[in-house]
Amino acid sequence: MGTKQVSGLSAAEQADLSRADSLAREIFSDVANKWAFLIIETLGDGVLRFSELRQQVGGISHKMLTQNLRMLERNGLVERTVYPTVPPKVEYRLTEPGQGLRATVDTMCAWTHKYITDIESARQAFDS
Amino acid sequence: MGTKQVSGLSAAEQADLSRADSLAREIFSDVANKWAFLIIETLGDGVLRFSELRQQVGGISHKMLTQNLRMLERNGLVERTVYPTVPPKVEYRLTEPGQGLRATVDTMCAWTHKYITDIESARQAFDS
DNA sequence: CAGCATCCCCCAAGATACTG
DNA sequence: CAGTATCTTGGGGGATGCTG
Repeated sequence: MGTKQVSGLSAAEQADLSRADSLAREIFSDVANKWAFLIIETLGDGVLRFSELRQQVGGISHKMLTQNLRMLERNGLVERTVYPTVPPKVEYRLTEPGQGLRATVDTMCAWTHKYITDIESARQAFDS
Repeated sequence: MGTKQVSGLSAAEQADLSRADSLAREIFSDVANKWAFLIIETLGDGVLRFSELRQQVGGISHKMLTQNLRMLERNGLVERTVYPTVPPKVEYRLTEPGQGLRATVDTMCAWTHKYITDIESARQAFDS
């Protein structure tokens, strides 16, 4: 992920690499944020409407949820289905890439559970 | 991770759960950010000085790096070693919990590589 | 109900400079 | 070299109101 130089490649290949690298970085910047993670975790393998999602994520503003959903949709991680009824109904679900990322988020959740007591005591030690 | 109610527990157990839950959330808020991830990935299983780290992460300001390192140290994910020489020398390395999280970040990097072309085309489709 | 636009405020984060 | 403090600004993010 870092901007390391790989030798034995043509200039074009180097360029491709650094382009892929900067794209990877962009993706990181988009996706590696707490709301995205919480949304992905909340969606799981289910289907939720905007308001359900908002409620289940908890503590997220209308605007932030919209922004993050757009971002996730743009990156092809969530699929948005609009039912042209009145009142409107919009459903969100994870795509296959989204499910892939969900696996990562799951491991992070597992990690949190595993180390939560360590972290808590580390914090107490640090805060004194 | 969500704030789901679990029945069959005493009030105290419920309280413990929600306390653990809010702590987990705090940890998420701290750690699920792009700089933290990039720092963890950059550190890997090595040992780096402040300035080396800054250079290798790339694009991070002095201040942001300091803040994130303090945060990671507070949560017990990185260990900070100060050599009382002049000029000072400070080394950072991941702790065991930090290595655990690094595994997660690694899977995210793998995920990025796997889906980078899908994401790129999803973006192009979306942006038109 | 979901989304967008507008307004507005405050804090995140950069720049700079000083200490040990 | 690493860290802290101060100052300043842009934009993140909340609140509100309007539309389909």
